[in-house]
Amino acid sequence: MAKAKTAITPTRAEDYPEWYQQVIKAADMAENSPVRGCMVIKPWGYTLWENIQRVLDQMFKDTGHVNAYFPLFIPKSYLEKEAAHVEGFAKECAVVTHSRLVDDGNGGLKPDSPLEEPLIVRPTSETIIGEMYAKWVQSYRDLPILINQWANVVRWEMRTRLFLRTAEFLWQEGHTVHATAEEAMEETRKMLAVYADFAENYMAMPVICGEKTPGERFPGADHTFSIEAMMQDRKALQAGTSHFLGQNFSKASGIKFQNEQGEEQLAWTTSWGVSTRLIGGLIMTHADDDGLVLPPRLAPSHVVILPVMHKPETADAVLAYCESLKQELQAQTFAGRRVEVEIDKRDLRGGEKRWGWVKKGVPLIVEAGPRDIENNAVFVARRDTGEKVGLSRAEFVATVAERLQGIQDDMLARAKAHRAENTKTLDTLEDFKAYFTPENAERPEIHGGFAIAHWGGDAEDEDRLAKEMKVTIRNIPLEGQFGYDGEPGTCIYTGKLSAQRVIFAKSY
RNA sequence: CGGGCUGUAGCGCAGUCUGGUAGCGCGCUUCGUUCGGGACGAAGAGGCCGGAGGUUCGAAUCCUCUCAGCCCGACCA
Repeated sequence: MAKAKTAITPTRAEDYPEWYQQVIKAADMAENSPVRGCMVIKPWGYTLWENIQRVLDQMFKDTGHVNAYFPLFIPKSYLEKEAAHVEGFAKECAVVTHSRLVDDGNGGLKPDSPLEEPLIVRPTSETIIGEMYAKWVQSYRDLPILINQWANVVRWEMRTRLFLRTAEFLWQEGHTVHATAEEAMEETRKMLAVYADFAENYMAMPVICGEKTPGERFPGADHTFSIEAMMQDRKALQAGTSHFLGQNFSKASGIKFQNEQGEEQLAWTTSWGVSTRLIGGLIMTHADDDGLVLPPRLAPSHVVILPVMHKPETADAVLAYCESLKQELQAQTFAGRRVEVEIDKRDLRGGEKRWGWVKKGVPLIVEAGPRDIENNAVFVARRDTGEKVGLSRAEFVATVAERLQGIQDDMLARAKAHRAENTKTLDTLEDFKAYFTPENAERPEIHGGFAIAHWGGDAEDEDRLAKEMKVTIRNIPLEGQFGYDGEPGTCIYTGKLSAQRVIFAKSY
């Protein structure tokens, strides 16, 4: 068979959505399950999620949070308590109505024993957690409550895509209670900053911190903030959200406390979350036409060693060389953890094996064979750039951590450059339309990007814009963020007065 | 829930219009030759043609009904 030009078919330029699916398949990260809209996360994908969890969990703990666990099921009446919340989630809830199955007389089973009150499989846990918090909070001395939970949630989405939108997904949801609005807002922003820190410094995915417009708010929130990233097809991905819930859920669940003056007050709550969608973002930020490219700080393995042992007489010596190299490498630390090394001893042809690891995105691929033993050397290839270099073994071991950090830094730099290249400041509707209109309407090519422009419209204007051009406001950047411009101007769409520029893009 | 399409080997597909013994590529197994960037040859294994009814001497193929999936809309972390 002739060697394919790229490991992944089609390429990003040819068919981006199909490329995305193929990268996941080639890296063996996940696959669709027999259950509609639900994925099976395979070990390579799940280890990545574990690494994401481990780092974020530490960040949450470092900011004073603790973990707990609340039920999968929510009584229907709880969900009904907050009007906006119901409105937002009712259409995508899985409902449990029966508690038992009985023989249907045709060799099958049918539901029996209806529940007195249906249970909802949690789409998010504000209501059930709020109910518990109402019991736990009586005095200002009980505050703040700073709890996170790692869980699965279910949202019955119409259309699903691996990692980006699945009916069941894994996430963390932080739920906090505070005595004052100021403190709750500080928490909301603090956790947004934690997400941004994680996205940039671990995922090597630059993000814009900003506030969502009223139309895009979390159902039941007073303010919703997000981190928004640009994928390689220049579409935006909302990668995490942090909500200031005001007193809405406190009212609904009765979270009240007595302050120092003995007055009864409603508490202020927040919630914030990121999900397995981050993995989708990571893929679409870094993967190339040869498959996944993992940022070293989150990679399940940092280095894979491929022993070159075609001749039986040298096989033992090669394996011993690889084993001792692995030991030396694993004695090194990178980003607070051991350098993870795998030796691939499978009886496969060299090229086949190598491409397998290229597609899995391992940062460094090392070949070691008889010639290397003679020279006490290694042959090292970088996944992100494809750059190959022969090194002495000692030099490689001594520099492995800095090489990994170099890859991490370069990946972030490239992602930032990509975002900068595909972001435009626009001032006329004409330019705006041209920017977001593909040349080929039938099969849109990769086009557009982020537009930084003035906005003074309302929710209805946003809806119209979305329908006309499939473009939405991603967020209103916070001060100091990429794209922030606090100068007032004229709305590009309505001509009304605008307080500042916002980020527009097509999105996932 | 509307509109379009597809269900045939583990995966990707042909065969369906015009009914007549179930095919191809990849993958898998075994053997041989190869081997520092996706090898080649030979021999094999593997199917309730999504399901149920019908028409027919005979159905993957025609008809009816069903189930599942994909794409496009409405909805979304």
